[in-house]
Amino acid sequence: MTEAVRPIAAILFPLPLPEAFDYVIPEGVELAPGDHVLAPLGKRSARGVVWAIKPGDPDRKKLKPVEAATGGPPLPEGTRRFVDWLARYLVQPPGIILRSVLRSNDALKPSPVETVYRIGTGAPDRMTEARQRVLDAVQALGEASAADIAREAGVTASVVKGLAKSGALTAITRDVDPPYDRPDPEMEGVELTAMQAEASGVLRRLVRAGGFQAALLDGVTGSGKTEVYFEAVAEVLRQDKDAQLLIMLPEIALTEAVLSRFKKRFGCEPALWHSAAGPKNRRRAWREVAEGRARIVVGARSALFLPFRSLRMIVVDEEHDPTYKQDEGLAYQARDLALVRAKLDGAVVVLASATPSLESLANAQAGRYVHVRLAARPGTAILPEIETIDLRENPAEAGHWMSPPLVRAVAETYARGEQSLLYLNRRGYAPLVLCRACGHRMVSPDTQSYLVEHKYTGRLVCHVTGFSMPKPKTCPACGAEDSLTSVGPGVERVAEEAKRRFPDARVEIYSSDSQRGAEIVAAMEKGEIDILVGTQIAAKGHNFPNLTLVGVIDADLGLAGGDPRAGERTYQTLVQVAGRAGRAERPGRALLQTHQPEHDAIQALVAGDRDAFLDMEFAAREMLGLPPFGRLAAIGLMSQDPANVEAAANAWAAAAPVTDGVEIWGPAEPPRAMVRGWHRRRLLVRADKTIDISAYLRSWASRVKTPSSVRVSIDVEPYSFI
DNA sequence: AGCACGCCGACT
DNA sequence: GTCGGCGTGCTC
Repeated sequence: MTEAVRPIAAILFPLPLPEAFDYVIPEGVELAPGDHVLAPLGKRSARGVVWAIKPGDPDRKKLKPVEAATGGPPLPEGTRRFVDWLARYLVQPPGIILRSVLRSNDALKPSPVETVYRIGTGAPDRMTEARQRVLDAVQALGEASAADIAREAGVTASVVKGLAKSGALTAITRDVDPPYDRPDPEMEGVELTAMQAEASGVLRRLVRAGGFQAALLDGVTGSGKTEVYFEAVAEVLRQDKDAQLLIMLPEIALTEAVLSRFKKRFGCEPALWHSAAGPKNRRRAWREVAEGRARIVVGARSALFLPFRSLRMIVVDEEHDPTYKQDEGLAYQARDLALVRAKLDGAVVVLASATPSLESLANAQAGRYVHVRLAARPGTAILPEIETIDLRENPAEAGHWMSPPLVRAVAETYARGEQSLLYLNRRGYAPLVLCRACGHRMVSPDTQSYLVEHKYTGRLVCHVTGFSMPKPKTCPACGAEDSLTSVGPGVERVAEEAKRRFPDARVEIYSSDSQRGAEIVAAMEKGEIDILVGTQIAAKGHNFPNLTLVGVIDADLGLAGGDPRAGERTYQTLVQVAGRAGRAERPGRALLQTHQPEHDAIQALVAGDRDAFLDMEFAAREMLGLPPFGRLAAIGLMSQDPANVEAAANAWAAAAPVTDGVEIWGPAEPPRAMVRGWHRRRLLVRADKTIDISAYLRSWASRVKTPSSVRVSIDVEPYSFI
């Protein structure tokens, strides 16, 4: 009699291994994909997830057997496909993605139980004062643990136990992780205006159509976006009694305010998922989601990795928010991944924002998303009051960058005790250094791009390749001494001017070179800075309530190249200032210094004409082949040893596959080239839309051998790329 | 990620 | 002589 060949399980471990490993399934063990197991790995035993079941193979006798099934809710198929898809897209080992999914360590163990007491049917054999206080306490508390009751009554727990024994109290054992209440779609909502009703009607029709659908809910602050998507949520709940929904919010927006609105509309609390939630809450949420009992999750970007069983809708609120982009560790853009997840699970996606990202607007315009617009409430401004300062009529003095009208505006703002932001998308001190004697321009040896002077470090730096050199005493072309002059402003130089003009004001620089970004943001929020001179990073989703003036030093920059996202950021900065102006008593004001106030993009900004402005932005990006018309990826390298990063960066550059439609930029010194002893280099990849940039990166990575002293990080679709 | 192996430096 | 530093490689 031949011995039956046991089937094989491919096990994926939450470790940086290249693939799932095969094990034989021992006699008497039944396994299915998604099950959690313990399996031997080298000398130890590791937790893993069954990824596939394969027929037994008599030739593979040496396979180790699976140790045990560990139980717990299995990982649903959609979640597993999401892991596989992401691993390919993000160019990571699948186990690294799995690790993000298995975030709640003890979610797989059965829920711990606790014993609680409530008033029982029996009567105590004897009544004492202590016993009476306990009964009163239980009366007040409802169900509570012995410890809580004892504390409330001012007695010890033994009194409680004694009452339970006599039947005056009943002990109940319950899970510490109870299921969430079922949301009720029929609770009374807020009365919708005609426009809101129409918008929610569009979304409800999408829900009824079923399957993957995407919509951009584009409505200004105060237009009632939340109420509108709540109705779509309600429709999903009505349609499918098992449906699960995810409402994503930027971490900082996960507040009591949102929850109370939710509670009002659906009569219960949602499952909450965010970084501040303790291990107990995480365990509860993870398990309830995996079991399919949690119907609605309200969470931050990492909620995307929860093991939903039947996900039917994802709402990405404030979809433009830059914090959806995670760049530490596993780098991903949660808004984009929401689309992927929804597609894999056949769910509806609703992206909501008052200031949608260019990417989403492009998708809406291309017809990939249904564009649902909610017009402004009368009197609501998207943009602050914007005026231009014509630099031809009001030039700044020689060697200065603030025109007289801007200086006056800053002075007035400062005098009122309010904050100003001088916005200039140029790091360093001066973007160009040239020789007064012969006109020679200092350029980078590789790219011939201008070297940027950094006065703080005393060096000339190429922002493209990372090349840097000390500023020379003599002109390398004609040999003239002390003839090299700094031309044009960077943030360092504008800050220098601001300090000179306002010696008593507190002036700070905020650019990606800033080592203490968080401190600067905190100081700005607390009003400890009067004038902030910043690059685009200053516009990155911060809320500065006392900021009432934005001076754009060079509004023409965004028009004439440089950072291709400059225009978008100028726009977002302005919108942000205005976002507060509507609410606070202090109206926001923006002044654009420009040489061409008649330019269409400037005119569009001044007129608050978003669509006209965006059309121009799209045209510029299309020309450069940048997102959303092309793809980008960044390869980051870092090491404690500067020579090692340098060598590794060169090895990567040399190994880059040459392909039509793909360009490699760098290696360059990224902003903050040295962080806490780690030296960093960066390579950028720009590819045409038709190129599978992940596949390109995979083949590239397979050609390079990076020493273990150098860490490599790959960021597909990085947010910042200058 | 662990865990072992291996090859050089200062200690009982 | 060996204890231990961490660089390199492997785990079905």
